Amino acid sequence: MDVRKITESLIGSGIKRKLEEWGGPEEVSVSVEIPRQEEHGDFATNAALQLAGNLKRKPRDVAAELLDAIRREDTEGWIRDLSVAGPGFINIVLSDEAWRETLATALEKGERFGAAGEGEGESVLLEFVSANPTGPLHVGHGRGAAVGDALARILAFAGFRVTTEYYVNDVGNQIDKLGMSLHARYLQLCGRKIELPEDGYRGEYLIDIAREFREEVGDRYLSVSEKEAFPLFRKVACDRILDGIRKDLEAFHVHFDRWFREGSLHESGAVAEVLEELRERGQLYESEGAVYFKSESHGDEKDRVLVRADGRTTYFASDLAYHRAKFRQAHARVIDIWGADHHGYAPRLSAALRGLGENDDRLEILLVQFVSLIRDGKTVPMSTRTGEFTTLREVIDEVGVDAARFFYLLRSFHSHLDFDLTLAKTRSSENPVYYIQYVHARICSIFREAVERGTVFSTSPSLSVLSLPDEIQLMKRVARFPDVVSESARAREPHRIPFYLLDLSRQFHAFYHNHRFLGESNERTQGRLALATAVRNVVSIGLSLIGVSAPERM
RNA sequence: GCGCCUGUAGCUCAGGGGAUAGAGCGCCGGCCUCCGGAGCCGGGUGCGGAGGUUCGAUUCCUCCCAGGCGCGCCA
Repeated sequence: MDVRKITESLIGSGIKRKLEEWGGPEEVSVSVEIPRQEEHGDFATNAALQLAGNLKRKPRDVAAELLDAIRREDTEGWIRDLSVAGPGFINIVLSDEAWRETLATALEKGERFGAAGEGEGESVLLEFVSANPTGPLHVGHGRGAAVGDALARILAFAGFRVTTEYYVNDVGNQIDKLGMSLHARYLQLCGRKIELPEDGYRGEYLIDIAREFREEVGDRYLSVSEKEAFPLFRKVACDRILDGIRKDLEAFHVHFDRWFREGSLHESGAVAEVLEELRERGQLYESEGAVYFKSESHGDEKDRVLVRADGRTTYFASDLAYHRAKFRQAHARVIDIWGADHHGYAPRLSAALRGLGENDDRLEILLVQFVSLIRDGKTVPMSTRTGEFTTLREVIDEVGVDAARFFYLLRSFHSHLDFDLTLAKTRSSENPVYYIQYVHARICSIFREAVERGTVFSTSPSLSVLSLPDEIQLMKRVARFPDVVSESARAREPHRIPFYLLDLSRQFHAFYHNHRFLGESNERTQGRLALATAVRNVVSIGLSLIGVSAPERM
């Protein structure tokens, strides 16, 4: 039982019937939406407004006839009331029985309620975070992690086959610099008076790694030539930082199916291969010793270097090989989540894929905007110059995983985020994450109390006792959940889930205050407990979709 | 200069071609013999500006203004 589908189908067949009679257009685009104003019904359609122009008739007249047609389609009696309103909307009020049926469906489906088949088993490769292993994850990466992980969960729940991947940039200039920086730190600890390389990594974490490494190997590499020491230090730095990143993500309850190393593309010859293919396709040319890709002819601003004058390939070349590899796997969609600072990179990647003869429509790039930390009403300073970022770990330690993940998702990722640390760590009513979790804990508490009172739970409670407006109202919120999941998945917008949960929670808390679950007649208690079960399920599912726990006690 | 994102209530933000634009925070008042007060109820001045498309624009288009982020043979 899906109220939306039923409503859409009734309207659809009503329109079809009338169109046969009127001889109107074959295709019309009509919307069925939930009106903002409750008095405008459970659903409303603009069908008559859309058709009126074509038919050269008054919208309200069309609506009146359409209304009759829809009513005739409703042989099951799902519709309680139909009316023409405003300029020609048709407002639809469903019967209480329709909502009770939805509740029954929610109970029946349990943990799978809302798992619509939206994705139809389509395979999606979702890459996110992919921060360079040159330092610990900071608050910005945290947002990418929260968004990416939630999206993975939502897409999977909506029926997509999702694989998550972290792309590790373990080669290139930045990693070289990292290796040199660690080497310098090591020598400093050995008592050498040497400076960090220019543009080296100055963070404390490298000193820690150097110290740890020196404890293991002593001064063994003190007199080894830089050239010899370099590959080792590069690897040590990269491995240990990556290990820290893994642990941070684990602590943040973010899981990756695969960790894909950029280095493997060089080792396997994939980079050379993709260059060769572009050459064969006539997409390359040389200039001033460097090899360029003709990306401008595919819509990029200008042509881009793939092989430098010194013979080394660029990051772009690796990334091309990487995306070519992703495209060759049988994924219908390839989704990349990037920090907004990389947005200028998107056109050239798409251009390159087109240059390789791929359909770049399969590639979706989601750009997550920046994060500012706010503490006590003031922006927490972050310095790019000194590399002094607040780390993700610090945020987790300060506010906890649940609050951190929730706050990251409480804004559309298209917008800049002001992350209010003070509010996030408030363990009280002002904090929205507890407001939602409290619903879950409260319902669990009701059941504990019910057991305490010796309540015998009915396996198939009669729902017909639920007829109060507040009861129907709460059912309506529950019924909306599958729609929210579908929309969230389709739009790739995880934030819709927490917003929905807040709305549901408000309804529940208000209901709780106005009515009692226990102590009513046995029949009513059983019905109310069924309703509570459905709410608890939806809260539990919704929270799990954004990676937040649903505690039984708080 | 060019490109991407964003301008909605005091603050932080949802929403979105339609009928009276919402929430949280903050502020001011109420509510605990009763399933958990981490709760409930009440109180509101707002779509940056100018044009355009439309029966209808806060939503779409153009321009302008403001903020953020980019524009490397870095990644």
